[in-house]
Amino acid sequence: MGKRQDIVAIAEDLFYRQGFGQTPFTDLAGAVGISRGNFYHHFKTKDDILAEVVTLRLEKSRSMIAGWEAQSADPADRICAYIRILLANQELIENFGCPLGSFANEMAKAQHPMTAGARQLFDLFHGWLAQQFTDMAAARPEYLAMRVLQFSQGAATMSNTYRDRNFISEEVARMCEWVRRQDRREE
Amino acid sequence: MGKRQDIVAIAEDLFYRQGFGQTPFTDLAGAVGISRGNFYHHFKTKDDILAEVVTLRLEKSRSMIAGWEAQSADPADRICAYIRILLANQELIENFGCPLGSFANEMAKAQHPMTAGARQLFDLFHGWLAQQFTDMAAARPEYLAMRVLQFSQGAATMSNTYRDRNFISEEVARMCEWVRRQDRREE
DNA sequence: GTCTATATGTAGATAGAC
DNA sequence: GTCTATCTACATATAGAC
Repeated sequence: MGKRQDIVAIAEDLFYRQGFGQTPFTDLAGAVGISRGNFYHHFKTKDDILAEVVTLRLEKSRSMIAGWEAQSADPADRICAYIRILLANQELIENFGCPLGSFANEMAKAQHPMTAGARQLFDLFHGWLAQQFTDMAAARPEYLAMRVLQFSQGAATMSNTYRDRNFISEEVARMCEWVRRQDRREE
Repeated sequence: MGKRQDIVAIAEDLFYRQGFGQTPFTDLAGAVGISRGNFYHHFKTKDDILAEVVTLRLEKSRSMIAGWEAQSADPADRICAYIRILLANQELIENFGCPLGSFANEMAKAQHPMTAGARQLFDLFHGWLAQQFTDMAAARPEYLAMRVLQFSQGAATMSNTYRDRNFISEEVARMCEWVRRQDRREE
């Protein structure tokens, strides 16, 4: 019945909401519905769970990207789909921040080896965004991809701090327009 | 000799570098040079230390603001001074992120009462930035202040994740130019 | 696979000697 | 004011019964 996958799926959610360091096995056990001791039948250490959580997030991120690619062939539309995560996941971001940014920061502060995994997640989106800008014939696609990441991280922190939905909506619209202005193709 | 203040000063630094929840008394004790048990002569609980740390940060922030005001009478210059924290504290931000944003996120995830204190810190800068934009006769000063906070939060996260100093320098310069373009005074 | 019991370490906090 | 010793709770992790 894939209990191991259940554990990883629930850990992904709890690590996001509470932070890795602030999520004891007790919480995981309660959510999964098994005893604490039983975790060690599936995983050797807590860090091993974290490693699989990062793998799961990478897979989920690739799925999201595949979804945006299936939904539109226009690179600007695709980038806007990424930006609109801020609206699609608004309540989660208000309560817990951006899963990428907050995780990367926790790993950095803990000087945890998974800092590299957090960066992989950023790289995945950065590479894909840069490809979309390349397809738009935009100048400096990698720089523009950084700009989009920077924007979404800043907006997520503002959302987490102020929960001002009017502001976020305006910013999402503004950024999507900005993306379209980068288009240098003959249309 | 103000040992109480020493504790708060060191706690402020360690809470920033490691996070509040990941900083045990052992670490504080080692850094201050007293024993663990002795903390309770000065503070009743760990949360009491955190409360004073937030107070200290508010004081330090007011001092920074006073410094920028003393250094220039031009509101655009002053806002740029704020933005240049990204360069002045570059190494710290690369290693530990923005003290405001990362603290606010940790408090939010822990559903800690000090979430309000974290927001106070943001409010302090937001109010001051909005005043500068007002002095520039800019349209929508509070919105523009949010834009500056959003930018600095995004840039700090990018700095923390990628440590790309060329990117951060370019962004600081770009944002300062943007600030000056908001000036609607007859000059 | 799952459990209980337990080992081991460490967290925050207290008591009382000096 | 500072210390050591200690308390209670809880963390990760292990061992071994079922």
